[in-house]
Amino acid sequence: MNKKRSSSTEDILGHQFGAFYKIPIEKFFQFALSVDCVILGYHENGLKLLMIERGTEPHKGKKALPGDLVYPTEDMELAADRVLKDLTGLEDVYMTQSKSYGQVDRHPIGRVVTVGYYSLISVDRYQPLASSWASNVVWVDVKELPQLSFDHNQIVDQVLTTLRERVRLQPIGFELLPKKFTLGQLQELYEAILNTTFDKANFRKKILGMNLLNDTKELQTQVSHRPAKLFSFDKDKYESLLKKGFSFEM
Amino acid sequence: MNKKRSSSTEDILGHQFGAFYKIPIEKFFQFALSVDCVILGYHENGLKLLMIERGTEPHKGKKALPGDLVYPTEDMELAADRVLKDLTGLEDVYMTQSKSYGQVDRHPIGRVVTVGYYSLISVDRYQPLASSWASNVVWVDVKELPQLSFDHNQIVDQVLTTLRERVRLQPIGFELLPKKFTLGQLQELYEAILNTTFDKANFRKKILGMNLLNDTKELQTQVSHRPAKLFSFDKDKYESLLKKGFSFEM
DNA sequence: GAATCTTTTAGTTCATTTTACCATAACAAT
DNA sequence: ATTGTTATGGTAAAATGAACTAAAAGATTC
Repeated sequence: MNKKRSSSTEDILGHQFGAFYKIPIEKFFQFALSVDCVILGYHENGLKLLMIERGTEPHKGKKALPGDLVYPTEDMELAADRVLKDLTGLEDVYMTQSKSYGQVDRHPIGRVVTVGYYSLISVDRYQPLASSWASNVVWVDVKELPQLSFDHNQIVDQVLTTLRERVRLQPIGFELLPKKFTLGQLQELYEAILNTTFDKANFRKKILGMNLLNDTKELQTQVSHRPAKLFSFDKDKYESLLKKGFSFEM
Repeated sequence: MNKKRSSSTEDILGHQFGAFYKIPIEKFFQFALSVDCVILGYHENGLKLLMIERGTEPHKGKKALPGDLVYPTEDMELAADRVLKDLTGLEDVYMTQSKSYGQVDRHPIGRVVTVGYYSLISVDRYQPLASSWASNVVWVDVKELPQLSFDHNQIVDQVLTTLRERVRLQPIGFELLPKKFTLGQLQELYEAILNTTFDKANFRKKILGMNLLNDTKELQTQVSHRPAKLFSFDKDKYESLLKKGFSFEM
């Protein structure tokens, strides 16, 4: 990171147009980078968002996305993983980069550009960590989002828009459910995300017709009515269908 | 930009978890930010990409995306607009942010994080600028992409994947055509982007059935056969259909 | 001006998918 | 055994999509 820098931007960066820089190249290395994580989970029939309550200014008292500065020698995906793990203890979960936000005045401390990430977690895997900041962590329903710190509302809105598009074309909904789930749960999940309703019988036919699910031969328990079968998503089946030209669509 | 910085990251940034920083906050402000633009145009039956040929090391001789460093007091969207305008003279064109790329070692000069943008331009509006670097500018067919500088292949691949998804769900294909176009041209465009073919009669029925196009009452000229009608995309119609629950799908 | 060529445009049929229901089976609880 | 609730299987109508045929329109050529 501390390589010697030439003062000729053109020679080194090779950006061959734009104004010739009238300020030394060092002046360009004044940005900080952060990551902000939109951590989504599904429970109690709703899509929920993991947020922290800020105990310090600015924006004290408001809710904010969990995030952190990226270290100068750290890859940003790693920083996002770190934030997620510190908060939830979880690793190896679905995580995707969303957009980046860099308004000049978005942060009082200086030029901080933040990269949004979103991850989908299964709440049955999530155990709130008993660390110092765990008390400030809350699940918020995406339908009841309050005003958030900084530009975090914008980040969340973008993620939700992307998610709604993506969940229709990629089999990622399963990431939000336990390994074994009923078709009813899956349907409710899609209905919550897409804010719509499906015909139960047709939903079942459609999803089973894709041949992506394994019948675990187990049944739902502790329900006061006929228990539903438990299914699991078969990633291998999906991969092999993909090669044959299959495309998921909900 | 030169506000006084506290050495307590927690107090100022309010990132309430992660390691307590063992290095001073100044050390985090070592990043530079750049934008790289994937400028897409459609001509000669193919989707083309505007690239520059690097005249300097590193990656001398290779093709690269047009891009530039973002000034410390410049919004990144503005930087992307600036790059586009300097290269093509065009303003007010379709431009969308793609992903960001920040591998620690992606640039020899230091920690440069780049934000990808893609824009769709109508080549009939494009006039190559007669400036010093214009000689290095070339259109490259997306089907014949060579090895590019830095991580630019990755950026382009990402943009093309996104575009193919997006062009099916949003009426953005029109951005790549002249204001007035024939249905044949529109079909060829979709076929080029999605790498498929459509039945001509059915394509026509589908797109006209959406009621998004205006018949300009003009005809194609300078063709040696029956000229096709010229249509234009009616954005107002689209907006009002959207409100009624219409959703574009190709 | 007639014949020819190419492409646009309209229309028809058939297969497939989607949608909306209905009926029954299965299990838990009482 | 009865009741309640949900899962599950099936069917008919409606809408959509794919494949194809044929005619019409204008430019070009002779």
